[in-house]
Amino acid sequence: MPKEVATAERSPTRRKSGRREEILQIARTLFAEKGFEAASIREIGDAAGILSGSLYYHFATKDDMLDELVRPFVLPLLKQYEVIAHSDAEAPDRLRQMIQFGLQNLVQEPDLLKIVANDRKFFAKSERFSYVEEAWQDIFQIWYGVLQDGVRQGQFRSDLNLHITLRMIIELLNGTVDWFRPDGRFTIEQVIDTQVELLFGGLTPR
Amino acid sequence: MPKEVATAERSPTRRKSGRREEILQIARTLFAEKGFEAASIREIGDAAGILSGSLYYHFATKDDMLDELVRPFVLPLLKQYEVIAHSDAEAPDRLRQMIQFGLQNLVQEPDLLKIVANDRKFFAKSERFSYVEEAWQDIFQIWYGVLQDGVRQGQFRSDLNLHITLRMIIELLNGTVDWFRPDGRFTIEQVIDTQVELLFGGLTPR
DNA sequence: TTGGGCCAAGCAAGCGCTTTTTATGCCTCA
DNA sequence: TGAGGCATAAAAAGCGCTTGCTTGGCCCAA
Repeated sequence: MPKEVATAERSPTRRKSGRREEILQIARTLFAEKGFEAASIREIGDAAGILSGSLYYHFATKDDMLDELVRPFVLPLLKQYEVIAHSDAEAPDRLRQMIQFGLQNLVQEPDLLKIVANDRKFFAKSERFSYVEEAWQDIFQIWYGVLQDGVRQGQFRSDLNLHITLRMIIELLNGTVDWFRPDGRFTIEQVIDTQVELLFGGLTPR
Repeated sequence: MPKEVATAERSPTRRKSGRREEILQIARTLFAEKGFEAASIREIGDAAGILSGSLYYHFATKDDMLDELVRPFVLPLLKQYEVIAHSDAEAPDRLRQMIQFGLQNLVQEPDLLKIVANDRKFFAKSERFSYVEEAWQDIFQIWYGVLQDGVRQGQFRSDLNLHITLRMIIELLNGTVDWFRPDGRFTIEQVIDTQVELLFGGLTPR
């Protein structure tokens, strides 16, 4: 008779107690801090106050932990980008919203975003996690479409190489993951504002 | 006649043969591809057609290999940035030259630049390699000075947060390391041109 | 009394590195 | 001229340690 079970499911080792979720969040932090491969299960165990072997009562493999963290994050992320990109706002507005959404994510889910952005090499080489790299490709396409729309409508310059421009924008957002601290000198609003301003208007005064 | 005069005299194991240099370049490639820590000495040995243990005839430690690769790259890099930044050209010109220099490096020394950009976490936590992170800090300061000059002279907008702007520019350059391929669709000149144009002029047409 | 949750112990594989031995030239000098 | 000695380069074997993961059993709350 479960009391207040949020993750209730028929599968074993998942019925109650919250301990599993607790461990998962500890792992999430460590994966984000050190990278998935560099974070060892012994470290995760230590941080959870448990022996590393005991983790395998809750999870079958280390990969499972990662998958359980990343999968429910990546797919909605992709979908949300799609929603914004296909709204009927003007291209510059959609672009701004996408930047804003991407950076807001950095505040709400910094760890997961770090993992997904920093461990791209690992995801790409892993068969099991190919869906992450595929999501990245999809996201690229979505951004690209918005840029194209803007150029077609004369709202973006037509003399820029769009592929390179797109790479720049993505690297810009992903790079922010590595230096932005929510408790640091700048608010995320300042960062959003500066990035949007610089991206749209450039360094040179008008 | 001294007995143990043999080893480690004026030119230990370095007089000729080129083998050492050959191995060093193999290591450089692997460090760049997989990251320093992820590249094992057994892989380096395999790629060199040698057993891993035999590497230690040429090098004392794995760290030594990295140091021998990175040190003679980082210090001239820093110095070159200084030279450009302190020339008497106008700030926008200096900035453009610095971008150009940074990206040209990506063609001439892609491996070393990848190592220095991607393994920053490792360098930062290693006492021995602290000079790499220090060089990065110095480079930051140099860029920042140029940005400030431009703002003072009214050549750059004064309504942008310069710290955030600087982070963006650096991430932009470092991010390029991860996707640019000299044999790919774009020439480095195209990339330089697009990055400079976007950075100076922004997406919005004038 | 049952089973969820953990500990204790350990396995195989891989890590950076060390030591000892072997193979192959090249140089010197009787 | 050719044998001994040295330098170079690598193999072979194994060290101590860490990795992800397994197994068997204990404890205690329901």
